[in-house]
Amino acid sequence: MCTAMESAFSDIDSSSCDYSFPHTDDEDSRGSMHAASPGSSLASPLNSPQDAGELQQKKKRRGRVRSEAAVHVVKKNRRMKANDRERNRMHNLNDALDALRGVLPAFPDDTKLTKIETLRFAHNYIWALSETIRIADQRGNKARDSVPAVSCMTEVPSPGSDACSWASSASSSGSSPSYNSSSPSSPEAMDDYGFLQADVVYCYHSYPGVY
DNA sequence: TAGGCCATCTGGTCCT
DNA sequence: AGGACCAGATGGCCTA
Repeated sequence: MCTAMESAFSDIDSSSCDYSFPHTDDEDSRGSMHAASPGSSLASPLNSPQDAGELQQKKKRRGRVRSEAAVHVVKKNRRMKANDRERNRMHNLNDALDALRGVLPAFPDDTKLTKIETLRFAHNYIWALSETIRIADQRGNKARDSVPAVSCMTEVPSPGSDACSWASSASSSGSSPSYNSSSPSSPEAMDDYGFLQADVVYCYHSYPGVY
């Protein structure tokens, strides 16, 4: 049996990678043959009148076995092609996840977010940024109305910038990597969710989110 | 060693 | 018919 990596990176070639099925179609065909002729050989030994017919049936069976073996090969090839497509599909999905990780703010350490963490983090990050914009707009309107401006944020954290650093995990998974280490450049507002900038933290905490 | 994460295989279902 | 998508199963690797 091929290892996962072998089958992942080797050419789909049945000669180099034997896809052994625990229960093959050949076995099925053989089984159905037996079922189709219950007790044909053991219970009733072939004698005279039916011998010719039995012989013909045997020939038919042999021919049928071959054709089903061919069908099995076709199925096997189709399965391998489907596996290949599925592999590529998952690789594309992982590439997209990597791209998403790339635009998310970087963590202090090089810990790679897991898939679920990436999705949750992205979800929360988008929400927090949109909240930041909303609050900034509100305060901007108030400022225009006379009140001295209190900036929502000194700057909106850009993806990957040091303007914001991150703590904790975006998921509730107990085994998730811990991002609690605080960045020297931004010691003040580390929270359980990872947003540093005060307003973003506010936004984040006020988010009635699922996660 | 148990548990988490991941890649892959697989069969089913839906769509074109 | 064939491809895309999905979810379950499985086995490997890593970490606490």
